[in-house]
Amino acid sequence: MRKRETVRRTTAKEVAAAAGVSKWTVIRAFTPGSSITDESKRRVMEAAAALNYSPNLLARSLATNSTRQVAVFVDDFRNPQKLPFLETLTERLQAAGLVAMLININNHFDHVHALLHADQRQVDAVILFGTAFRDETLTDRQLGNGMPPMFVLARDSQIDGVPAVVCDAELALRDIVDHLHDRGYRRPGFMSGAPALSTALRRRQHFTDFWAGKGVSEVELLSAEKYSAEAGADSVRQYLSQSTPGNRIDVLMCENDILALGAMDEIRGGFGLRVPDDIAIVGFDNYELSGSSAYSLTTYEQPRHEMIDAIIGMIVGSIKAETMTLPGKMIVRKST
Amino acid sequence: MRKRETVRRTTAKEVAAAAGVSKWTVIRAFTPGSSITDESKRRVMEAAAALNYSPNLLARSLATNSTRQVAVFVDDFRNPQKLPFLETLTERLQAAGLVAMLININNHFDHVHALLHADQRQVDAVILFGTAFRDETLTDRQLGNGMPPMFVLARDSQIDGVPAVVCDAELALRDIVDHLHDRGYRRPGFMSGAPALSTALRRRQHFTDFWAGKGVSEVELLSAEKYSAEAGADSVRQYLSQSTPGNRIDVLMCENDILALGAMDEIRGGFGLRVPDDIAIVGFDNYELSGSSAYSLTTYEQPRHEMIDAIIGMIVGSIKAETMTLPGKMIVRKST
DNA sequence: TTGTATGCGTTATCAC
DNA sequence: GTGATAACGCATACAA
Repeated sequence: MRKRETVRRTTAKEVAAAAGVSKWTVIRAFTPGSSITDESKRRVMEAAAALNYSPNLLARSLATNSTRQVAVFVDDFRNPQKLPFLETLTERLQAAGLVAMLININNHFDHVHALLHADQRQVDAVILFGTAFRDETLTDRQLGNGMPPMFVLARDSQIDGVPAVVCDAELALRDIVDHLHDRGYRRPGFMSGAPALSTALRRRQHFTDFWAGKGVSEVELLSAEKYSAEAGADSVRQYLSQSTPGNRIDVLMCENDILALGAMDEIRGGFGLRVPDDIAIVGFDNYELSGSSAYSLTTYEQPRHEMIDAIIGMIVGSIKAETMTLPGKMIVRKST
Repeated sequence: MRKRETVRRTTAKEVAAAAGVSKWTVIRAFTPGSSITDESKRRVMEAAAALNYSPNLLARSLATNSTRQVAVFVDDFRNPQKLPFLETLTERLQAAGLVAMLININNHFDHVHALLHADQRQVDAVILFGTAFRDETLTDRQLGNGMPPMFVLARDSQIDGVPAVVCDAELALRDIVDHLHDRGYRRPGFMSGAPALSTALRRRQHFTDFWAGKGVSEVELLSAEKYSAEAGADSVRQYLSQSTPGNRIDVLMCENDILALGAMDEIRGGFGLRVPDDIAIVGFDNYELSGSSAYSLTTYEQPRHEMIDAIIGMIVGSIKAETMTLPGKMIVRKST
């Protein structure tokens, strides 16, 4: 690793010498609300500008015991939904004077290593963005003492005392089922992705429950194993090829948009069926492509901004740090 | 902002007391390659484990003047291509013992602010990932002295002395045009997105040049203004509705996959034309969806891993820091 | 091999 | 309002 710089950054001490004051006065000039005369401040700022000085945040962090850095753990970069979340997250963090350390959780750098590393870096908080983490591998001491506070974004928390901010799945599925029922659909199907995810299981459960509440007890279950357009297409192909036109589902809800897009392609291209006339489709997450005229997919949008504002509020302490469930909104398009 | 911790982290000093050595011996135990007896090291490590000690990277950074943090500037989160790049980038950085600070460049936090901030944070390097930055706004002193070394990823560098790592556009377009010519296409069209991007202009220029080299001097130019499926669809719709079937293009190259997917949808769904029989399509970047059976889009893949390895090599100093142009590879599918 | 002194650049706290 | 002292936790250089 190369040395960071050939030329040293100017320090408060040097500015002090140039301005003819002590270095503490320089610090005061750069500390909002501290007691200093306008004249002193002016002279300091002049010297600082001339010497191109700016405070060293590293040294500040060491002294204040606050880095204003937040570690963001991500383990699935295949979900396009991550991108708009990262955009909003970084934007709002920066607006709050914080900065995101993006940590890739993978086989070589798992949650435990990442958490230990984040702790060594003295981050102010850790956001588990869509990643699962059970604390079995960490001792109580490791989790409790000195560890940065953790928050879970867009997924359930599996650890006591670790708050999560999630989209209200019950409300979402109720809205969706209501909408489908209003449209006259009565033979629903549900395509799930990874079966191990609790958020996934919850969506499916609510879907079947709400249909049951409307007197529809049979929900066809399709399974796509993983979240990709290909998997969605495969899953629906398998279903359609072993079902007869007479008793097919009339609407298919997919666990997320990428499955829905793949399924829609296959239904139209592979089987020559019409959407929504033969089979209606609903997704979840509202990807950018879902709104294009070719798909026009009815879907559900998570309250991204609200979720992120909430989690940042917990981090900075402006709102209470406890699990929150926020309502999203339906996006009705032509696929239903 | 809440105080970071209620319980202080244990320090080298405390471990030293517990192990019955001086704190410098503790440091040595945690410094690979330093001279220390096995016995001392064992005792230190034992005490460290008991007290749950790990070195404070913040203090280390202040002392060594190296944070092992790299700022990654991103300004366009709408391009799905960013996600796999971020995945590989974070993975490889972490493998090199570095960590990524993700900086969102937007109206409120522009390049100048971000660079100043990164400098204050003492990052070891700055990666401009797909963002444009001209140095007109910074004085020479600001850019030269003490600033962290900058590198441009997946875009041209517009600053002298700032190396860029890019996909070889000339080679790519040559391969593409060769392929299309081999397939028998002779009436090519090119759809561009944002006209201001130099990478964009370059692709178009090479495309027309290579066709000219094959005796095809006319290339139909479509313009999509921005990079979205919708824009791609709009652009091709406008073209098709004001052209007659007789003298239409027989192949359309789009500047990236998202344009191509939108265009393909419109060509098939909106006009009932067949791909590739009526019009063939080529994209660029190989998005995940492009490989699905519904699209099967011929495209070109940037050498992501090689590009990222190169830029990290420059950062850690294992390879010379100078602009590199790396060859990608064609992905031929059914759309041509 | 080990201990000591000093420095990294800032903030917190006190005396003036 | 300003200057001085101590502290943050670790690394470097030197002496033992």
